[in-house]
Amino acid sequence: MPKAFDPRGVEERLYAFWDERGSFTPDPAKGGEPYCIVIPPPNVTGELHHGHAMFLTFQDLMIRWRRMQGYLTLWLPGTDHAGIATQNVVEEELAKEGLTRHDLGRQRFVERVWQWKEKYGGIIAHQMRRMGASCDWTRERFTLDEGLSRAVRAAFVRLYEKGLIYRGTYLVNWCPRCATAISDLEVEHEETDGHLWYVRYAVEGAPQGIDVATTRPETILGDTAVAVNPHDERYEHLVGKTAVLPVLGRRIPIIADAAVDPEFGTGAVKVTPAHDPTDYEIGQRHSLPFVNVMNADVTMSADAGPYAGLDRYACRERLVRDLEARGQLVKVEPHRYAVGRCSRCDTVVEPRLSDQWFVRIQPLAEPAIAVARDGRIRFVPERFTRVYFNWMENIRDWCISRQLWWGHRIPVWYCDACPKTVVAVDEPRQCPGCGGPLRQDEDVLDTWFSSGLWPFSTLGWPDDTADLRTFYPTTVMETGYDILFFWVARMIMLGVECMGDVPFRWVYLHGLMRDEKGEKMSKSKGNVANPLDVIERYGADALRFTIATGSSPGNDMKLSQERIEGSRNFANKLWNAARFVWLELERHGTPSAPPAPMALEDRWIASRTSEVVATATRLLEEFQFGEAGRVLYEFVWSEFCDWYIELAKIRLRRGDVSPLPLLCQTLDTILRLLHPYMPFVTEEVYQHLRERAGWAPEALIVAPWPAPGARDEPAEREVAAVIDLVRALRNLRAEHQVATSRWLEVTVAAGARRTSLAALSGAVEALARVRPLRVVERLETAPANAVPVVVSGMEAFVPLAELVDYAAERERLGRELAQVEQDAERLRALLSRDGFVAKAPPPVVERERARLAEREEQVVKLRERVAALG
RNA sequence: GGGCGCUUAGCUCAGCCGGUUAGAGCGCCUCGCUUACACCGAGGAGGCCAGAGGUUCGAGUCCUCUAGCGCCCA
Repeated sequence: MPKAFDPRGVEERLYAFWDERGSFTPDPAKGGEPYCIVIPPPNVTGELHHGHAMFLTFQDLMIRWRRMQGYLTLWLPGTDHAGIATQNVVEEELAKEGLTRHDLGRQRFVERVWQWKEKYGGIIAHQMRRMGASCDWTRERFTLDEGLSRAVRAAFVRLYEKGLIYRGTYLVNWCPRCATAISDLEVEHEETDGHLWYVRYAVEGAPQGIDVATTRPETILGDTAVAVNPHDERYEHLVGKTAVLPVLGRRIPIIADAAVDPEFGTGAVKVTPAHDPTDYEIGQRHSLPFVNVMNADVTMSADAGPYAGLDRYACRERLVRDLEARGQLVKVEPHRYAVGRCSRCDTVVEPRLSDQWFVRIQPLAEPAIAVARDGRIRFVPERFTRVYFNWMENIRDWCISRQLWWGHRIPVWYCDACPKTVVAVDEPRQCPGCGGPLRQDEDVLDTWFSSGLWPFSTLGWPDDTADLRTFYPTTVMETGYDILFFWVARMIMLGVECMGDVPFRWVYLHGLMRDEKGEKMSKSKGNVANPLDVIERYGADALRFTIATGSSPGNDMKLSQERIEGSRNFANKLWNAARFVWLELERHGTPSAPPAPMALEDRWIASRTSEVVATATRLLEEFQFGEAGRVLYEFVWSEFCDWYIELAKIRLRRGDVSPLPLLCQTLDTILRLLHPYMPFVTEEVYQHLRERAGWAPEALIVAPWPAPGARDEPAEREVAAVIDLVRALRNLRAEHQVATSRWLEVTVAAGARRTSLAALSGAVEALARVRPLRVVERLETAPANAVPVVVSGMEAFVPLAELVDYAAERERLGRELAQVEQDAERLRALLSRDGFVAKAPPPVVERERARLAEREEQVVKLRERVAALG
């Protein structure tokens, strides 16, 4: 084994090793309870970034851990066609060639997007492999695969036939740049500085007219009423009269509607049912005409009269000028208001009346709320349950049609010869009514419609497949909280509807990945890093460990280089601990079983290992990946490396091979525990040692997860005391600047610890550079000219006569004494406080009593020492 | 307007059901190239847990309010 772990080359070799031996594919013959995660399919828009690295880390962690636990484990990979987003990136690419999608036509454009998909789908799969993702590539899916497309059509037909999908002319969010409708969720609201224009409308029979305020004057052209609040006395006399639209001269009624806020502007508003959601509802309530004054490209339509053909903002300017010229512009005020922008391209969205397909959401939302309420689906962290309810309870119908070319074509055909509409899974040849030719709906479905079916469409639905029967409901949905509504909620609704059961039992939501400055990573900010760069420099294990231990559930994380370096160092530490064992095995051969009785330090590490196995397993079960990882880090570095290996060396150096069994056994357990976090370095180490150490499983990836053994509390206590003694002696040495090269003679009055200290006297000698160490039960008189050290029920005397400043020593012990006395005092107060002994749980009281006894003993000893000094 | 989160060491963050003297990494200070590791070892300094009330035998942890920052929904 080389002196340092170099992940380059190693990782790809190991990934191929696992892949080739079929470790990623569940084998039903082996049995085991199913455990399934379907991947949140990355968009094929481009390469993966660190946000993807985050979910790959957590999912692979769960999968590897459960696989080792013996579950029938499936992690199903795949990618998402990401309609608008992918269409946009390909259009941008075409633009570089001076082309638009219309130049190519639908068919050739779609072919072009498929090429893009092939390219990026491949890059993504490669990136996932480099991350170590142990997903089952034999089951890889893409949302536009034939099977998944059929699932989309089947779901559509099913919902349509149940009356849960309908088509109609409604006001939708329209992105003029993407030239498509988008759902409410795809609109981002942003506070913007704008203006409030006050415009005077003439009123027949009321010479003063009526003033209305608007943030979008161009929509005046589509007004079909003026409305006031029914309780607004200022305007009571005008209700029922007729106003005259400026410029166009259209006669429109003045109506009263409760939706009008009397506080806003003048209290009178213009009503444009075809261009504003609130006005739309007012329009319906009052049966107003809907006048659409804009085209799809947000130029003004023929209904805009003299403004026809102008862009919406050009029209706004021109109209305002014209109003001013006619004296109908009363005033303009600065005004902050929320403007909706397309989440994909940032263009200001226009509410637009158009023919679209919708999902009637209420009947789907109710059961989806129920499954979260009765605990059939549980969220981690739990607080997201409320967020989920809050959204689900206020949900509105979902616009699912998109005027795009890239996506699932809506499975609806219209007859040219008769009014017949055919909704079918398989393409009909001719009109079943009249036999005439059919024409398929031009639109495609919202990407999230197909994503919503992902947990079962990937398993074979609508067919009744073995996978579907085995793995549905899946076990955990692991994804970012930012797509709770977009995706998680829709999977739940569609899963419950189509499958009659929840799509997953747990929803684990991780936070968002931010850059070192804490900013959200986004392409437009240019702060998206490619995980491969980090992997090249530090290894995939370092990236994974950093992500896993640097975050906590549901909270955002910053990825810092220092932390990645730290993780890289940890991988190297593990490597070198293993290298030590490897060298010793080379020297001494494969160990047999540990000798009985076991050495104290062996009992200690075995017990510590048991505790760590139990704790780490429990934390993983609670989705506390970060905590579990930190526990393992601490154990490996501070207990196994710093102490156990150092203790083992002492016996090994005098030719005693008895530590080898525990060295191997503990390392084996560590490798298994750490494998879900750092699959590469652990497997590489495992393979190096497997033969020499006599380990049975041929690969760590399939080695069983460790079960905790028994605790040995006396061993833990005794060794902890010896460690404290060594630390105290080292500390003394450092304080007195005694060179490491100088050996100290030390006498310890160890009391009850005499036996265990004697058993480890060689260790104390080596680790604290003591020669010789005399261990006695107690001393009648303290040795002269020696510095006393009081620790863990023991008194050590270090002859440092020529170095010692007795006054300083007295002061040091005095400070220590004061500290311990204060502590004892605190404990006495605690124990005598009303209610503590009565109300605190007995083990807690017991612990505090023991602690006090220990402090009191120490006080006695320290007093003696202070007295002895002078 | 409604809801949520955050505020803990110089920096970045952990701290699960309330239970010692609040932890880690990085950084800082002192030593040390000892045959696993300088991607290292030994020792050390460093905190009014945002503020104010409350519940409790006991609060960084639970409740209320306040302030600052951030996010989601309308």
